Amino acid sequence: MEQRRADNIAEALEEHIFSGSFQDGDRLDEVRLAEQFGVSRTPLREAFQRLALSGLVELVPRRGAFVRQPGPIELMEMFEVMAELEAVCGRLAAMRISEEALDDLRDANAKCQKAVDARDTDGYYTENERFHKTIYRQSGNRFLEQEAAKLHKRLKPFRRQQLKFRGRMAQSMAEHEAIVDALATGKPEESANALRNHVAVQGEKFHNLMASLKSKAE
Amino acid sequence: MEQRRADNIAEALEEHIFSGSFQDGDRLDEVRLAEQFGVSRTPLREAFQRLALSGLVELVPRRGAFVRQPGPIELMEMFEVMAELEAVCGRLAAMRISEEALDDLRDANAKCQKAVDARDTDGYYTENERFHKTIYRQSGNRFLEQEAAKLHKRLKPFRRQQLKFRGRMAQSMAEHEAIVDALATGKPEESANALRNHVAVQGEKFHNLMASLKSKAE
DNA sequence: TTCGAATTTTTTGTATACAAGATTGTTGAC
DNA sequence: GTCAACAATCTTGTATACAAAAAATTCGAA
Repeated sequence: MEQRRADNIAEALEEHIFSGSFQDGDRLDEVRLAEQFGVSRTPLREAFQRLALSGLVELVPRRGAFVRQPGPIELMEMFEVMAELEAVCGRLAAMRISEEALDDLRDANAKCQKAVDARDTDGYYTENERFHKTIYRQSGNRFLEQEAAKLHKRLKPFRRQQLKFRGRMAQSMAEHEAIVDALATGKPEESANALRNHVAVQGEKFHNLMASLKSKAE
Repeated sequence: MEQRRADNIAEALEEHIFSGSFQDGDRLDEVRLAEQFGVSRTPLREAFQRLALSGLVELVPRRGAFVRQPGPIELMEMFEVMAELEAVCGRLAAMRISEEALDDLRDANAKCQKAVDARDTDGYYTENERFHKTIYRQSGNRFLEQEAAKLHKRLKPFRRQQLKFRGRMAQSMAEHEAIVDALATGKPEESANALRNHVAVQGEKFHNLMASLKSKAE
């Protein structure tokens, strides 16, 4: 990990936090990280400021930067907001979506199905992402699209975990079909509800996962 | 404007951008600003990183920092998202709100009314903010609360402008009453719709304002 | 004059230096 | 042995220095 530019450092640190290399509460040592990245403290500190605003890191004055991993409650809250944002995207998209975008959604779904058959979790995830981002875009509201994509990215590592739940991929597929139907027939409320439930169930699955981990720990 | 700490610099710059001291596209001169703030370039550049992430400033590599004022379209989009976020807060709050918080809302409304009678725009705005933030809080979702507050703050300068529309304060008051009623009787969808329309109308008023400014310019 | 290449001047990005606050370790009193 | 006060060490926050890129300017040719 040598000689990276300041622009990339924030991203690299973000990766590390997402991947779980850093635990919640860990202090990010400026000099140690500067050595690892092969840069001085200056660009590192600039990266910290960015991470602080997106909530991945807490900057305590005169104390340093500490990583902030969201706890179970915060994660549930984030999934709830994600569900609502997707619902809004769906409601708006139902009125504004193009035929071309509908074809994109069907294509993504077909490739998702293939991935399910091949037990290809990574492939499924890639196409699933394309599916959702297409809907964000078709809301016709660029600001909404960006906010949705931002939260989607933030939740990525946690959604990925719960995709491994037994039968979840197949169920998710069926929900995708229903979503496309609602969008294709231009039904705003139906689209919104289908998307809200689709995402909310991820939050619930995650809740179950948490509960099972907790009971194992006891 | 001398001897400020790095923590405050971002906030100070934000104020300047919000207040319109900086035009869209203006370059933020590091040395000039450093002089004005009485600090070196280092803390200033750290502030830029923060502003960049919240979208107030665009950081072009090797070129500098440029202020990004949202245009009419982006503003409409932001108002649309704000309306939806408030609607969600209302829907959740209708199920979770406490008696104490309902009293807070009624109190804020009463003070709002006084401000309307006294033609006190600033006073109205202060209580109006308390009203809305109480609802965010009562959604019971801290993450949602923070996101709503963030966007609320961002839209503050633009909402303020359109509050001066003839009769808008009185109309807004009536809407507030309806919102409290819906929340007090625990009706989620009614609360959501009342809040969505309340905020959406602000977006429309803003649209009118833009249109009138444009026609004057031509 | 006008255009363009070369040179000078700015300006950014990063490293280093240094002062002030925070942390840790040590010593001594009880 | 415990605790507190002091000292030494480490860390952060900021200023300054310097290299490299971008912008401005100069100068010469058509």
